[in-house]
Amino acid sequence: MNTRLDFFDTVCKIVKHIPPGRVTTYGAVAHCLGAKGSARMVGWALNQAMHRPDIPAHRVVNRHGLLTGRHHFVGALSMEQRLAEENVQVHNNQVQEFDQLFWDPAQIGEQLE
DNA sequence: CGCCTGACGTTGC
DNA sequence: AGCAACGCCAGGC
Repeated sequence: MNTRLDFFDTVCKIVKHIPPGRVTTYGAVAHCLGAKGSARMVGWALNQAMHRPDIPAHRVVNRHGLLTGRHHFVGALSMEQRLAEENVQVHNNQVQEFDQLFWDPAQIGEQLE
C-alpha cells in the first residue's frame, strides 16, 4: 500500500529528474529506493508511471542498456526514436555509449546543485 | 487462497 | 567470458 506509493513516488521523482540525453537503469533506481534486489518492481512502477507525460520512461533501460520496455510503448514513437531525439545514439534497441550516457539517480542532488 | 508472470539484477558454474 | 538458475515484490488469474 504505502510501499506502492512510496516506490511509485520515488521512481516517479527520479525519472522526472533524469536530465535529457541521459539514461538510467532499473537497478540504479531500485538501489536508490533501497530495493536494489527488486529491480523488477522499478519496471512495474514505471509501467504505472509511464502513463504520465512527466515520466520519460524511455530514458530508463536495463543493465545492458537494452530497451526492453519498448514493446510496452503504445505511442507511435518508439523508445529508440525518442532517445534519438535526445541525441542518444540507439541501435537495435541498444543504447550506444551507454556507459557514457548512464546517469545515476544519486546525481539528482548534483543536478540541483 | 495459491501459482505464474513480469520493463531486472546478481551470483554460481 | 558466456550461460543458467535464483531471488525480489507485487499484480493478475
